[in-house]
Amino acid sequence: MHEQLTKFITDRIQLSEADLQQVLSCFHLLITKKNEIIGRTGELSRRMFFVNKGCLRVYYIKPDGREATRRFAFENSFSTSLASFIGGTLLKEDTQAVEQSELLYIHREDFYSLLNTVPNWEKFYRGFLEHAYIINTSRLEDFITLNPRERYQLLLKENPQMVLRLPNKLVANYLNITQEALSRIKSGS
Amino acid sequence: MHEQLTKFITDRIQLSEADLQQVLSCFHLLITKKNEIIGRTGELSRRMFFVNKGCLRVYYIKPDGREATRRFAFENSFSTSLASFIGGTLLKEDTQAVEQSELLYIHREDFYSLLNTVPNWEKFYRGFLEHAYIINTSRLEDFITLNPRERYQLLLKENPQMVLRLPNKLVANYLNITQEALSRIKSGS
DNA sequence: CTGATTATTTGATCCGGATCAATAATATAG
DNA sequence: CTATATTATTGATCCGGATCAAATAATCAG
Repeated sequence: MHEQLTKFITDRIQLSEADLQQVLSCFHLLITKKNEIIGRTGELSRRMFFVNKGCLRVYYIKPDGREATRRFAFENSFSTSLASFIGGTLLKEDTQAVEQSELLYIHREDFYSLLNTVPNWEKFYRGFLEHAYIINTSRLEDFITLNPRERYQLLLKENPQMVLRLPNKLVANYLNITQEALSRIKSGS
Repeated sequence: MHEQLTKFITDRIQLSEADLQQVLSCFHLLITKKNEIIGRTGELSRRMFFVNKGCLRVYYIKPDGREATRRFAFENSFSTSLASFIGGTLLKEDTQAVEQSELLYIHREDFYSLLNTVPNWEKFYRGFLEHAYIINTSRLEDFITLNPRERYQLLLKENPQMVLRLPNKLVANYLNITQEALSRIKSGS
C-alpha cells in the first residue's frame, strides 16, 4: 500500500529504515468515490494527500457559485491547499476526487512534528515547497503571458495526459475558459 | 547599512551574534539608477536581493516584446527569480529597479552554503519559501477568479501604496490590462 | 528653465471569448 | 438495457477590454 509513497520519498531524501517507518506510519489510506469532495472551503486545513491512484482537483468557488480550478494532482504527487495548510487556517478552496481514487493522507500536526523528529524531513519539506512554488509560478506565468489558445497548446504539449484523461469541461475550467471556447479551439476554428 | 536586513532576519529566526555576522557578511550593497536592469532573461540566476530602499519589478518578456509583470518588491522585502534561483538555471524574467534603489544582495552559492553553516538558516529559507508560495498563489487566485476591475479594486484595498507610488502604466501591466483600460476603471466608467 | 520625451486621458472601432440556445453524443443509475 | 442526466458541439449574438489615434499633462535631461 505504501510502495509508491516510499519510492517518492526515498527518491528525494535519505532516511534510515526506522525514520522511514516513522514517516509511513503517519499516513492513512482514504478511498474515495468519483466526485467525492474531501476538503471544503471554510474548513480547517488538516490534511495533505498523496495520490496513489486517481486524480484530485483543487478549485476556488467564486461568489456567483462558479468554480476556478487551481490544480490537478495525478498519481504519485502530493496535493494540499498549501497556503492554508502552512498556517492551519481556513481553506479557501475545495478539493475533489475527480475519479475514484486511492489516497494516502497525513495530518497537519503529524507532518509538522516530523520536522522535529526526522532529521531529513526538513529537507523533504524544503524540496516540496520549492517544487510547489515552481509549479505555481509557471502557471501564473502562463496566465499573464499567453492567450487561451496558447495556454491550451502548451498544456497539450507539456501535459497531454491532462487533456486526454479529463473531461473537456474540467480542462476548460483549468485553462480559465468556457467549454464552448475549448471545443472551438480543439476543432481549430 | 544592514539595520533593516538585520531586523528582517531576527524577526523571523533566532541567531547567535556570530551567526548573524556571518549571514550579514554575505550581503553586498548595490545602488541602482532608476530603471536600471539588474537581472536579464537568459542570464544565470546568481543573486537574491533585499530592498533597503526603492522598488524592484520582475517581469516576463513575451515573444512580441511586450512585458508581463509578475511582481513588485518594495522596502524590506526580498526578491529574486526564485524558480531559477533554486536550480541556478537561466532566468526567465528580467528584474528592474523601478526607482533609484539601494539593495543588498547575496550570491546564490553563499545563500545555499548558509544552509550548511548556520543552523537556523534552513528555517529562514523555509519561511521564505512558504511566504513566496502564499504570495504567488494569491496572485494566481486573483487572475482565475477576478476580472480586471475587481483585480484593481482588490489591489487598491490590499496594497494601496502600489497604486499610489507606481506609474499607471506599471500598475496596469501588473494587473495584466492596458493603461487605457486602467485609466477608464479609475475614472469609474 | 526649456525642449523633448514619456505618461495619461479620452474617443472610435475592433475582436476574442462569453453568453445564450439548441442538438447531439456520452455517461450513469436503476 | 433503457431512461435520465451530464457533457460536447455548433451557431448566433453580445460585451469587455484591446487596439489605434489624437490631444494633454507630466517628467526628465541638458
